[in-house]
Amino acid sequence: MATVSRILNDLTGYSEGTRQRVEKVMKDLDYSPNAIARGLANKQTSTIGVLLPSVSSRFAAKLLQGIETASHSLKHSVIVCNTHSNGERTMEYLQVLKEKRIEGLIFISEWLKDEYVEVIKKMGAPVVLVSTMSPKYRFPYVKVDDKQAAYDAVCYLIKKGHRKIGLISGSRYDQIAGLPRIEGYKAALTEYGIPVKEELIAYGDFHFKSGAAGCEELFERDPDLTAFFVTSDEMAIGAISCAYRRGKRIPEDLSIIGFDDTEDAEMTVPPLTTVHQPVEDIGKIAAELLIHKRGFDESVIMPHRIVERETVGTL
Amino acid sequence: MATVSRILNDLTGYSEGTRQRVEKVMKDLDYSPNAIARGLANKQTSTIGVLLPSVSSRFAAKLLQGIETASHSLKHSVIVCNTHSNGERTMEYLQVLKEKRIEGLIFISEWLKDEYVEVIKKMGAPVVLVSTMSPKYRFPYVKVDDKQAAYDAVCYLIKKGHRKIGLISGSRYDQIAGLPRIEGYKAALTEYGIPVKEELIAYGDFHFKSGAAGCEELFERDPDLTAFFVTSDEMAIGAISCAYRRGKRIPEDLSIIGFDDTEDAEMTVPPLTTVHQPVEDIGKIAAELLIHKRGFDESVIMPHRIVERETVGTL
DNA sequence: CTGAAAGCGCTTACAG
DNA sequence: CTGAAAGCGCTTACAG
Repeated sequence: MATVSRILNDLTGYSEGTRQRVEKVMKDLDYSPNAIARGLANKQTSTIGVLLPSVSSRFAAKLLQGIETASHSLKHSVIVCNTHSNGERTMEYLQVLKEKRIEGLIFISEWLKDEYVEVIKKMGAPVVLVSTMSPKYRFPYVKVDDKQAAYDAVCYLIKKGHRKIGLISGSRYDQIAGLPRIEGYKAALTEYGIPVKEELIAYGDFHFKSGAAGCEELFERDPDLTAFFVTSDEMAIGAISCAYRRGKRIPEDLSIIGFDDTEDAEMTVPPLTTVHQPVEDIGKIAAELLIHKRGFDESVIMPHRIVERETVGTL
Repeated sequence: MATVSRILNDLTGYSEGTRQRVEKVMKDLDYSPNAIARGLANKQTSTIGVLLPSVSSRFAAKLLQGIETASHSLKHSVIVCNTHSNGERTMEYLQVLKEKRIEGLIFISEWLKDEYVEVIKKMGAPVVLVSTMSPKYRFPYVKVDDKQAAYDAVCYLIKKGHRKIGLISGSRYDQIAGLPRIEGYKAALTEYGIPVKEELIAYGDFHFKSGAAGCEELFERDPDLTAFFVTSDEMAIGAISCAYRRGKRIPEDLSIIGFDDTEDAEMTVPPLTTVHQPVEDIGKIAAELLIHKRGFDESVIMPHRIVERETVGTL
């Protein structure tokens, strides 16, 4: 029994002869190790949990792809939990993951509530935050510098000669992907001596429809806008649709720069200029951090860059 | 011990008094049941596995969303496995899932190879095929009628007055989403007495670039084409981009009908007319079938329908 | 190098 | 209604 276990786990302490004999018998009996029993005995499950608000956006799907690929290389399985941004569901999932004794948790894009942290701490598993962070709890995170990225995007527009720049943003109450990008937008305008006008900011939810609505809204308020910074590609696509309906040509009449650089960005007409986030790598690195348990304060700020395609014109 | 177990599992056989006492102690000790131990004892893991070629397409992500949501309602967790359409990886995953004693397997969009089935049978867990099927192995499947759906799409085009209809298809060697849709296309043309020309068929891989390339290819071969049936939304978006580069207006100069009706379809300019598959429901139903283990031959053909938006014009 | 023993934390008959 | 016992299939000291 013990010897077989050693052989199975590639340890030392057995002769070549018995190894062969054991392996033959395993073949003959079509033996398959039971990971559950092993898990109970040595308290390892080789599985991690991923909590995300929605799996169906391209951004989330790409993140998951990176996480899953890296985890698999490191011999871990991943359980996905689609919280729908719902606190109760999140708590349920956390409970299940705790009972299933996962060895690590990746928490994506949401605000980390106190009640979550309570369970997480009891769970005892390490956590990595992705595309979010918590000022209160010092869990390691992997994300881009949202404020800087937004700042860069708007500077890019300004350098192309734009002065009347609208912002289509996520919620201003979103401390992570909302507020910081708004701040970056304002900082860039201020830097160039352009007055910040609150009425040139529209608030959406990062999805298509709200992008189109935001665009309508801003044009109602100021038909002379020449450029938009839109804080997600999906909303940017909404803005493109809106521009098209209004008969505005892109980039001749209106310039648009997005955020994320998911596959959507290459698929628009014309192709979308946008701020690139290395989404798949973010997922990979988060999984590696988690599984290697490098401990606290191992946060990593991922590099962003502007990918120039065809939606921004020079004024 | 046994009584506590009964209480935890909501069985009968204990007095109200002891129940309260036990629950109080559980609170005080901050007790958390160990699902691994339970799994070992009663041979249940309450988790299923999902094998899919890629998680990052909108189609796959939506499917996964449906699967995950239904599974969660039925108290099951889902482990995702991203095979990258790679046979070796698939075998690895199958092995891991077997060792982890999953209670069911959802196999998506790929051809079911003999070697997979060998492991699956040993695994002993039920299987449901999604967006695929196997003529050789009678596993239950959930999908639309691909041939009929393609037939309907092309008939729609014909009824709008089109006669010169190109096809941008998946691989002709793809027995599931490739060939049947090609057959549907041919059947519709034949039905209306339109000669089938092989040179009006381009072969892609369901993704954006191959859609654009297919469009270029077909226009080289016949500049007079007035309509395309494109067997995925993503390829249809590629065709839209190609048309735009060639200065063709949609739908005035060129009509396009896609396939899938993922969220992409609403986001194009102009919005894409396409064949709708109830993707999320397909995922939900597959999970429900699997978890309820309704046994063999419980396959379900999901309804498709044409969603009219703005990319098809009348001739 | 090899195997007997205890233990991982539960559940399921079984006896009381 | 309650609890002792065996067992789920492994791993980890420990003794030989």
